Amino acid sequence: MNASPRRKELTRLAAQLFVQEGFDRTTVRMLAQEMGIKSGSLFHHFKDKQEILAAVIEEGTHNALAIAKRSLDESPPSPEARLRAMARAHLETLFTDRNAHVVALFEWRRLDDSAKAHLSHLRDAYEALWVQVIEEALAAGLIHGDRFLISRFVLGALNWTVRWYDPAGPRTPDELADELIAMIMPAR
Amino acid sequence: MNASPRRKELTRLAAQLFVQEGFDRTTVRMLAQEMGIKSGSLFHHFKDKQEILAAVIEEGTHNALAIAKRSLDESPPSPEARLRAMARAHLETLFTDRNAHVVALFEWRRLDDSAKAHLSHLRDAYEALWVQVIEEALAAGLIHGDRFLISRFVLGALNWTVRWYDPAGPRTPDELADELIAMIMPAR
DNA sequence: GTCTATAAAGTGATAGAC
DNA sequence: GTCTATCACTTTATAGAC
Repeated sequence: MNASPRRKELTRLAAQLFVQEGFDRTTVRMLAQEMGIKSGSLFHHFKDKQEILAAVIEEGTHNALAIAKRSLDESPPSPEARLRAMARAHLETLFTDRNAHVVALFEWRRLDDSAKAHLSHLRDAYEALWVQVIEEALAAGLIHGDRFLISRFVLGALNWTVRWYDPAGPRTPDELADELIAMIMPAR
Repeated sequence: MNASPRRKELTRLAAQLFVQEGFDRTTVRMLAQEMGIKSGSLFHHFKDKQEILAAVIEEGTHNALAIAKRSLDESPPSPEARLRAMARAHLETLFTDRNAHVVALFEWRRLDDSAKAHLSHLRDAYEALWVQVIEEALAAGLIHGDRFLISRFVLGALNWTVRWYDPAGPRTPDELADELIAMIMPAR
């Protein structure tokens, strides 16, 4: 899509507000003020409010996918290390990267049908990465169970961290990720 | 608080709409229509929209707490059985009971400060039940790690099921709960 | 690319009759 | 306890000047 640097910056600011207030409570006036322009000017960059949400979610999911792939590339090849890399990457996009991934996860239902159709393949690609890494861990006997169930439980546990975890606290995101992975692996 | 049978019924219907549409997108007119009255009449039962949300969340958390306590009472005393009972009870309030618990979990931030203050003790009591049961499992050597971290990961995994799990599908909520507990327990 | 001004519709809530 | 009618305000979005 259109990716002018201006539009990218606006998308970044929108993501921040959507996380703080939620999509529904964020008005175009709030968005415009945060961007230092008047609300009318906003519609020169985006067709409507929906398109702003779609842009944020597209960036958020794209980031998550890119960071996960990079982490896997840089990870040692062992199934355990790759599992850990995925969990760390997930928390990285949630807390240390930008707010866009949080919006993608928590405001997905607010997308209209056509935007969902357009973005679902991105989301599916990300989840497929998880299923694949979990499959490797299953094959290696590291964990046991259904691959879809495990990936959904793990993603749920990770996603819910945005409700309680403070990245400025004593535990780093990486440590948090490691503790989750330790929890699902039978004692060694 | 006030708990006339009429008000209880209205609260139940409100919970359903809040789950379907989200609190922000549910208008007082939608609520009234669902209840078979006009929007003006709604304010005879509730002071304002906030009070409806507070009523729903109070009922949802109260239900979750009551069902969890009952399940623990009826459970065999072993730490593993009690852990399983808590997970089953959680999914029961999420899927087979009412929608109120889902609202309590996903719309908590929409409460105003005084309502949060009034209801947080209920929520804390519920979470304390979880921490206690997890402590018992830790003491018995069933699981390993930090009790708060484990309870939050487990609750996150359970809460996120509302995003993907279909209770009308092939797996019952009880089976789902059992698979999660199996996932966090080292192989026996 | 941003402004001002405003349209068009929807929002939560109130007053007073029945 | 419900109705009708309506207020006061906010919302997204548009039009046209600069």
